[in-house]
Amino acid sequence: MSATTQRRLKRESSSEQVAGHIRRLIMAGELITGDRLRQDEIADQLGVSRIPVREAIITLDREGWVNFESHRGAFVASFAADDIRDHYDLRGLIFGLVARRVAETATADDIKALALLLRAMRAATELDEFAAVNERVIGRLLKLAASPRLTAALLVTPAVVHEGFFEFVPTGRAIQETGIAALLKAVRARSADAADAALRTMLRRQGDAVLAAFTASGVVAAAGTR
Amino acid sequence: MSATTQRRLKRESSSEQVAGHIRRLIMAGELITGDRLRQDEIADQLGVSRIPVREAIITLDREGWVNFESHRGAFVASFAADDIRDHYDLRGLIFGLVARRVAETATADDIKALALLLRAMRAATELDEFAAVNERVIGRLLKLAASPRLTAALLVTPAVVHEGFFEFVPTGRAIQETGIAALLKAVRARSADAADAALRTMLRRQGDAVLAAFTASGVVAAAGTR
DNA sequence: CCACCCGGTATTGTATACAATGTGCAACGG
DNA sequence: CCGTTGCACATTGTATACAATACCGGGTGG
Repeated sequence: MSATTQRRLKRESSSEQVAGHIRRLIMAGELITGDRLRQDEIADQLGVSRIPVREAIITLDREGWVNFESHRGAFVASFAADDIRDHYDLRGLIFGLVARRVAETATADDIKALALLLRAMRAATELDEFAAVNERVIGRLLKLAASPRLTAALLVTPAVVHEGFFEFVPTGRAIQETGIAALLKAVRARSADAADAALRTMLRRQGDAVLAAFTASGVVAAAGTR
Repeated sequence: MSATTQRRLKRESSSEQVAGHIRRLIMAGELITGDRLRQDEIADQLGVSRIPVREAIITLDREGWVNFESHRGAFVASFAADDIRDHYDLRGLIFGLVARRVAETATADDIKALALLLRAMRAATELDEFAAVNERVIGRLLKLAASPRLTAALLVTPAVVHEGFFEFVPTGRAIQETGIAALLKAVRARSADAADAALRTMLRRQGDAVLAAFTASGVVAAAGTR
């Protein structure tokens, strides 16, 4: 945990700041699908050179936020309803796998720790506090059940909304709490299937909620049928 | 298809060449888990500056090949048996989802095209030819059923073995052929569950085969129980 | 009138140079 | 003798400068 704290305290590099900046622009709807990211422009606006901008763009490309084509530039990716659904379906699959393993391998102490964290989630008064506890829950699950590689896969496909998720998605907190509660119940019953289903539905519901929030804010054009 | 061809012909940038070089080093066992990648050293060896090396490292970090820590350097990630299993489990989940959708939405023409491709796979005499057809199959499936975002997720978590997969994994071709055949059968029967299962098992078997190949070549230390 | 070619210009890709950070060792004090 | 502090070095992070490539307009020939 101290390592986590240190990492958090370490001020992020220019590249990471730039990446965060662009993510926020996309989330806010100031950059929309197909828009081009000019390296010079971004560098000037943020007062850095093009190197960190390029590195941020590479990161965002790998994360799926933009498409980076050689010698042509970076264009913000599609954020249609289908994309968001796919994104959360995918996260649901991965977290479902993690949940399955947790149900199979968690010790009594692990379960006790999860229960404590769930209580902390429910007790949180501020959304920031809630988000922090939530991260600890996620971290715990990954530590219990995921290899570094699987963890990396989840980090590579991060929540569409990073910071301020629970501010942005009003029903997000409730969905998360009931999802984790269902997971805990399933783990206690040692039911891998139920644990899998619990997190899959949780992510599915989060996806719907995010989609609703984006639609409301105008980032996503309208409901699109698959 | 012409777009794909063009992309393929476009000679890759220095960054991409460096990334490929490092991937090969890791696959070949010349770089093992925990080894540090010094930017200067790699740049000198390949006769490029550190900029493309850095960009390659960022890519590899996002892909899970290395862990890149700020101001500390990049270290090659863990490639224990568990990691490889996780990697293929994950790909199995994603491809299973794709298969499910293909079974639900494919037209008669799509099915016919898949059948033709399967015949071409079986008819291929050279492994290179087989690999090319295989890529067309994958591309077709993704085009039928996956949003750009899901496709990106699959490209971000590429097969552990890129080029020369079928040379490296002796049983790979047979696994792939029977897997695609099973998929085709499931799609014809319009069974999403069977399609899902077909690709999940295919990837599971590929994972086992890759693990065996790596173990044989000494890249993976030994069988590790979870 | 349309298709093609060909420079000029804008933008990206990479090399070089410098700044900032982390690491290891040695000297010092307890 | 052990822990700590501070400096020198190695390495990474970023800025600047230059090279390579793609886009866009006019011009030319058919």
